[in-house]
Amino acid sequence: MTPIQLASVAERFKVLAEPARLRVLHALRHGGRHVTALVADTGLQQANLSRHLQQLYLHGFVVRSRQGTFVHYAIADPQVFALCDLMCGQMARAQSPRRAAKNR
Amino acid sequence: MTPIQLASVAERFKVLAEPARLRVLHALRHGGRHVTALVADTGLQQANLSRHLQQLYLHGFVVRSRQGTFVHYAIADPQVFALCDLMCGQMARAQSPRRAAKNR
DNA sequence: CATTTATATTACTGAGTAGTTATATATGAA
DNA sequence: TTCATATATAACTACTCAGTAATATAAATG
Repeated sequence: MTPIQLASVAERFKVLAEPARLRVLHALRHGGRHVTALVADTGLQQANLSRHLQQLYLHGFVVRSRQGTFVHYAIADPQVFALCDLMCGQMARAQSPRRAAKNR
Repeated sequence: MTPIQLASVAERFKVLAEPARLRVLHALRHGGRHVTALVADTGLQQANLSRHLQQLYLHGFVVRSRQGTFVHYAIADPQVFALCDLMCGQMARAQSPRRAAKNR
């Protein structure tokens, strides 16, 4: 594992390390949507959502295409949900010592 | 997906979103180690490493046990490597538009 | 006890970034 | 062209956090 590889992996994890972006991915889970629809789905402000979409796009998590004045975003690689689901599974199993922490 | 669940997942991704912590996990991949050994393995400064270990511990990614003056850390759930490997696989597949970006 | 070694913690600094507001750009329609 | 709508971008603020240096704590040993 070279430092560059580590940095790349970390950078991609960082994209997922944000509730707003997870919300966007979740909203796209069952099909692509216009930005306008995503504003409604996610409750994010338009400018804020736009910036999150840019990040997801630049890192290859979503694809996009213009349709008239609308821009359509969709999941690039559904495997991203495998990541999320794995993380959720781990969370369920983990006995986070922050709760059970008497024995430090 | 409640906002709280989203925040929890994002928080856990954030722990992995740091090259130094990925380096620590990688160093522990094939067996637990003392902090002193980890300093050597990772090249991190002791204080810095200690803080990263705290975070990994508090989020349940590693377990620890004292052995005399030494403290032994080990991977709590090897599934964390499944996450990393999945992410690496995605990276390999992803045609990040930052490189191929002529057609924006 | 004092000393040494191992690890943790505190306080600080600088870099990065999420959210917001205002503005810009792009497309289509009149 | 002008207007309206959809999306993107810029500038700003506030907050978080990684790295560091100094110090504190813990355990073993003399």
